[in-house]
Amino acid sequence: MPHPLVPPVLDWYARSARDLPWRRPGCTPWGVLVSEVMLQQTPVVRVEPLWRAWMQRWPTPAHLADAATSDVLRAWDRLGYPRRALRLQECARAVVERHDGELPTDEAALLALPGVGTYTAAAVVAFAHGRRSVVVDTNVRRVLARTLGGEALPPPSLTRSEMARAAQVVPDDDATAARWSVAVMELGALVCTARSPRCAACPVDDLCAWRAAGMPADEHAHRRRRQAWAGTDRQVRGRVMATLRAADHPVPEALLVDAGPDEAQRTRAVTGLVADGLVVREDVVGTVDGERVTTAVYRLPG
DNA sequence: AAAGCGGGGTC
DNA sequence: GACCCAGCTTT
Repeated sequence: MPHPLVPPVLDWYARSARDLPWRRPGCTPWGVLVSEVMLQQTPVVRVEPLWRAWMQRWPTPAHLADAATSDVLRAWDRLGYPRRALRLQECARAVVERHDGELPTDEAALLALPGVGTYTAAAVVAFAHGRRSVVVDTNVRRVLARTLGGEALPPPSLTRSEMARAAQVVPDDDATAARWSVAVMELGALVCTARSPRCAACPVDDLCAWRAAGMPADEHAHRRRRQAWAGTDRQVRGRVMATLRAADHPVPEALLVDAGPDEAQRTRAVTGLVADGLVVREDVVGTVDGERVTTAVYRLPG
């Protein structure tokens, strides 16, 4: 017997699923992995066009492994969290070296790849290989917190009990399990949304514990605090990266002033980027008024 | 368990 | 202006 949520959600998905390129039959397992990495904290609408161009340019792990890292970072453009692009190229190289260029099907082997965590490994098992796994992303957490937990939103960080609850709902056979995983995620993305859920369009509104309880407010609200954006180190890092992506020559330190007015903050940002491998610093020896001086220039790696 | 890490759209 | 988005890695 499947869990009561499963049949109506599968039926809803058959009617309502978006036509996304990484869900098409011809998409390779590597294409699925690339989509999953790009979708880590980045919405579908921003990923889709970039994914198409990316897969056109680097269709296989071998292609990406051989690319210049500077090209990879430029192609990543403003998708955000550029370290993901670095990890993705490292992942491609690991697939070439460890797995003869073919993405493994084993979840533990996937988890061992750079940039692949619990969610992404499970997602590739289900969406690329059609096998049973426990896929728990922010959408699944929210749907299960509401329908089964009776709460507005899940706790701030993923708990063991959430994983256990999710595992209980996943159907036993591979094909149905894979279908369930994509379907419940889609339900969270399109209907059971964080801000204003469309319960009128929900296939399991009659089974929803949160709805039955009168849709009480979020109990964890006081513990959710996000880092602000304006004026942060992250913003300055982003601007430095934007400057270097746009430059076709190494950029002198003085030109990075555009990234922000606070010198200490700029230094922090650039130092961090160099430590992360996203930026390379070079010392250039020149002559000013007959004196030898050393100045720093910055560029993208590779 | 918590903090750091982009960037853009939406309410 | 706050919140949210198919999370991962490091401490």
